[in-house]
Amino acid sequence: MRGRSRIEMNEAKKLSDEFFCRDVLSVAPDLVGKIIVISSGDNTWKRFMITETEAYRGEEDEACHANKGRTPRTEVMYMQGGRIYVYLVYGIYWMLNFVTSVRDDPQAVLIRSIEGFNGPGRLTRALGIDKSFYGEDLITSRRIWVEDEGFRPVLGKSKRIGIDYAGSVWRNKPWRYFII
DNA sequence: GTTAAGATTCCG
DNA sequence: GGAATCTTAACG
Repeated sequence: MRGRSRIEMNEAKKLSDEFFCRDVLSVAPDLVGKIIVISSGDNTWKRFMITETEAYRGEEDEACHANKGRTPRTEVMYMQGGRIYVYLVYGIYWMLNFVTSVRDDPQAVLIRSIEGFNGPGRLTRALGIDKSFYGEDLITSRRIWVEDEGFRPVLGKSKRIGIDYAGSVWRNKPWRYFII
């Protein structure tokens, strides 16, 4: 490649706002196989491959928190894609989500598993994700972002988990994606 | 002010 | 199968 060093060619590519500003049904499967890079202090960062995601898509989606409209908690979902949405569930576990799509189209991807840690509650505990990450910008943050190392895993999909409160139409959407 | 329920996990 | 544990949102 003229004008590019071998090292540069092999560098992992940080995901841009263009990646996140697409529809969640494109972003959620595309995030599987990508790498979360997160600061562990002292100028060191740890890397974890995303192995499972779920899509939550707009106010009409009965499983999506934005189904109840704009509230203080869901405010960040109405921003342009690329922000982090975190919330506490059952008073115990933080859930990590990446906001997608354009402004005023509330969508988010739940990160359900990363390599080495199965389950959305366990992975946030491992990464130290808490309320302080609410609204964090994945494009400009220096403590967390996502990179593409070129992995293109074969994906499986299924219904979303833990949303039995939603009507059957939404409960049965095959919007959970995972590495086979 | 009060209350019900939750995008989960762990224990028995 | 059921508890843990506390924020959010709905209701009064």
